[in-house]
Amino acid sequence: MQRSQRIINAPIKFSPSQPHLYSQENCLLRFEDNNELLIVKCSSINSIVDDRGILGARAKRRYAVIEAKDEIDDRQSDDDLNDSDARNDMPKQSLSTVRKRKLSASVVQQMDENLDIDSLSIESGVFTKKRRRSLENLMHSNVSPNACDKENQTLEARVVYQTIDDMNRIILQNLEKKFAMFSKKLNQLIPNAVHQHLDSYREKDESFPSKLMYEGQNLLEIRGRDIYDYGRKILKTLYTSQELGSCILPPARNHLARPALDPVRFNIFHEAVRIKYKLSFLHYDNCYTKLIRPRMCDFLIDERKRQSKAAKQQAISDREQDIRND
DNA sequence: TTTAGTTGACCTGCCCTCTA
DNA sequence: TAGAGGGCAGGTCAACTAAA
Repeated sequence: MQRSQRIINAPIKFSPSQPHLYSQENCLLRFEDNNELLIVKCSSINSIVDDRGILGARAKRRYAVIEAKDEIDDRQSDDDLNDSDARNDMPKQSLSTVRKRKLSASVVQQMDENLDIDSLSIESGVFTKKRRRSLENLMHSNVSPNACDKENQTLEARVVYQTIDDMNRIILQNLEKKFAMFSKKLNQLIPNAVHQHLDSYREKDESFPSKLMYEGQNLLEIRGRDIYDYGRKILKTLYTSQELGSCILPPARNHLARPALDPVRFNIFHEAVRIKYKLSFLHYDNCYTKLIRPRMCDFLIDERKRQSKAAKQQAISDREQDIRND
């Protein structure tokens, strides 16, 4: 079959100097597949038939009903927003020109559940002021002299106001959540960064011995990349791997199944760390509790995991050896 | 030089117990 | 009874190493 040559339309390239090439209209869409509500530029819609728009292509194609459409001049500066209402521009197409569809309270509820915060945030900066003013225009325009229509418009505008407020609330909640997480992270980082130098746990003019002997070894000569690494190495020096794999940090507690590490040797651990990093006797307890203990606790737990893993692997290899011998 | 596997340290969330 | 503190399991990440 011979086909006629395909007509290829050159793509229209966007240029900031030619903003008129693209529509500045915004649409409130409700997706048919999941009732999701979304505000997009009309230029983002592939095609519009009556009050329905098609977005995406092929497998990702989605159909949406255009709930509302209005014109926002994004080039307008924020200063203009403060101008009197007398200078308000009229939207090209009012709400009444699109299919009348009352947004019920349940729709607003759905907004809470389905709203895509990222897509909203794209325009969040101008969203409230501009749209609110645009909607004010709708309410005060003479597009529909009919009282009933006017009432419907007012109702729709109220619902949209409510929707916008809900959107803002959701965005704020999301930001607050993010900020709380950030604060938590910061609180974790600050002690690490500040106390890495350990200066706050030191006192001037406090002298420290140059040796701390344990079974003929000067513990102060052991090197670690930081206080935690040094602490782990000291524990490995003072205790056997079996002790490290079966005990918890002192003090022992009745409700805990595992016994605590030998407290006498643990005092040597304290002294080694304190002297090595020249920590004040007065502040050491605080330093140990806040910084060192959590790391050493994790170290013991991980040591337990490692030993358990090694035991399992040993058992497997033993079994394989037995099978080979048989 | 790149890649895959290993290892140790750390993070997170859950559960349990204690205490004010 | 709520909050704090601790143990623990599961997961992630980065550093290291050996093989291709």
